[in-house]
Amino acid sequence: MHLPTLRQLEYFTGIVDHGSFRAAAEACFVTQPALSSQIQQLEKTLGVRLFERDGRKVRLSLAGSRLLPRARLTLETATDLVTEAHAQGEPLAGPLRLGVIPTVAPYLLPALAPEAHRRYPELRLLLHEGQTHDLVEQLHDHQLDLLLLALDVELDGAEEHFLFEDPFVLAVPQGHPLAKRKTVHRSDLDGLDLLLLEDGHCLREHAFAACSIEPSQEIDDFRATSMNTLVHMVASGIGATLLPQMAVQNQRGEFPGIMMIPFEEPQPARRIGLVWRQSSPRKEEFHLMAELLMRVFQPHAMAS
Amino acid sequence: MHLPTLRQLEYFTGIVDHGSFRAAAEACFVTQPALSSQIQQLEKTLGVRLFERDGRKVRLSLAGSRLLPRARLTLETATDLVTEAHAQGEPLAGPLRLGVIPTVAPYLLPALAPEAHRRYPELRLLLHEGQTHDLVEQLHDHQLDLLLLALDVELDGAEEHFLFEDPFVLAVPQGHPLAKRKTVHRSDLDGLDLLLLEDGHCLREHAFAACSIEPSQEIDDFRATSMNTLVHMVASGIGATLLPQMAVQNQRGEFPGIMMIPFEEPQPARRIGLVWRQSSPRKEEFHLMAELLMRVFQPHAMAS
DNA sequence: GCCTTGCGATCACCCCAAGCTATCGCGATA
DNA sequence: TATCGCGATAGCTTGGGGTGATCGCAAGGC
Repeated sequence: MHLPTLRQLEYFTGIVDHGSFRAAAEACFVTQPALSSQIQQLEKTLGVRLFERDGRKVRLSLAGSRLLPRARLTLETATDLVTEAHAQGEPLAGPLRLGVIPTVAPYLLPALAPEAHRRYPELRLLLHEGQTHDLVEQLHDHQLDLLLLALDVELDGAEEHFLFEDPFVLAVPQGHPLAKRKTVHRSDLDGLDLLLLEDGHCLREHAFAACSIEPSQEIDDFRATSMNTLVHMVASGIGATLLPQMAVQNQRGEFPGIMMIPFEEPQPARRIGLVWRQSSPRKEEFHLMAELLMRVFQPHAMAS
Repeated sequence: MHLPTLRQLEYFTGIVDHGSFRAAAEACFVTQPALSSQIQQLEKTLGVRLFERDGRKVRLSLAGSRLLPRARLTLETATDLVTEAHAQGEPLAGPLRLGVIPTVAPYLLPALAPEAHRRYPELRLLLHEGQTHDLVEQLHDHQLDLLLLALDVELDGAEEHFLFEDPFVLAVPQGHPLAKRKTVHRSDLDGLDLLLLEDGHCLREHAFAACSIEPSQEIDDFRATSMNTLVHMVASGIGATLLPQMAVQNQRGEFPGIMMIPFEEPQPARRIGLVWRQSSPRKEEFHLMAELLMRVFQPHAMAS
């Protein structure tokens, strides 16, 4: 069997993506005749016409549209091979597009970045902050390589790597009935007026689930857009809230007017972890990244 | 990003499969220096050493073994592309490796073959008879392209295409208490001594399931190895059996000493269908084959 | 212990295929 | 009708993948 050239497949997809032979040729850094002849040869080895050229118009033929996905798949598989090979040679070098949820990013990244740079100086961490559903979609679309978020995530063909638990603590304003408690129990939340983040933040749902609370306990019309706002709202005495421990550690006492009260064991917690595409060529690197994250944050998690 | 050549990947896998540069070169119809230099270039573009050459021995390096599956995948994807392209040009031409179970093959193939040849003269049907579990394994291993058998089949990444139902009929020797009946009901089987095929034939399990009978009703020490034997055993008066209708149609009355009795509606039946790999590049052809099979056999199934 | 054998690497040379420039034919548009 | 921009074609150039000959080396036979 006569195989086509990967370059021919690049030209093929290039024409589809750019709409014309000339544009594709320019994008591929070759002249239009070179591209034309390669397409002709590709059509010859495939035995089908890929484009219908009637006059000046170029349209994908039926066969072409059928074959396009496989052409893309072949190219993707080949680039994955190269990516994995480079990762073998020098792991965690070059760009790595990491998606992080907003309720994790400000607390983990400041500590991660310098350590990552120390250990893997060639690594270029391209950070992207977004809510879980956006990150998952972008991971699926190959716009991101790796996600750091709260498990579990629903995505076919994705692999999760659990890192550590991040317990919730109760934040109440001074003078609140619970303000003097050393610890609280989930049952103490019954009937409490709670402030939570706006829809879309997974912290909301995880807090609901982990602490067995009802949506009805939320104070209506007060949904914070960020955890910072949330803290200020608690400080102003509007109500209590649940904060992830990573947001308050190293900062306890720095929120005037707020008491942070841990839960009794077993502490309700969210599970922080990494998620990547199951077919990703950089899995091994991601495990190294997991180790790095554990080294950076596990000690803190211990010292609660 | 610099992509490797598909040819380079072929050389790579060739060395692994044949154990040495020379053997691979021979298998690839090139000289050994050509192959050596291509491997060197491949190692250069990948940035890793694929083989450890200490002296005369060649062993896959760690990186090589990691990359090998992706190299194979890339090649497979490319060949699938070509296969699908050729199928677009002229469907159902060339070799098609079809696996059929023994309780279907003798009854469907004699009618299928001439019609297939008439409609698709370029098609070369390579028939392989085997039991379901063997066929499924060979389908998964790319040794077969398409299976014709009784559904349902358990295989990840497989697609099923239902064709038609094949009702069971009761076969009893003359003089049997049920021999004069026009029809029978499943309940008539209670307490009946039944002969069945030996283990491994899916017909056994499907007969059990469709007719709600118990394994205990089997006559021990009499398990036929083929349906032919089974019929002869029934004729000699040992007991009754369940036969698929396709095995008896056009032949009723040709088994001396045996009465074939259909079941009342709803007739117990097995479901005949096609199965292929979900990723197969020839899905469209398989749908054509399904149409062909329906044209060939549906009339018979009707004329019960 | 020496010679043969067979491996992969290297060298020098060849040649085709993929690239280039220039040009053609042809619809669409003004 | 003149012009523009498209893809196809032609002829030339060149680099990369091919060949055959050879080298160095380790294993194995006599």
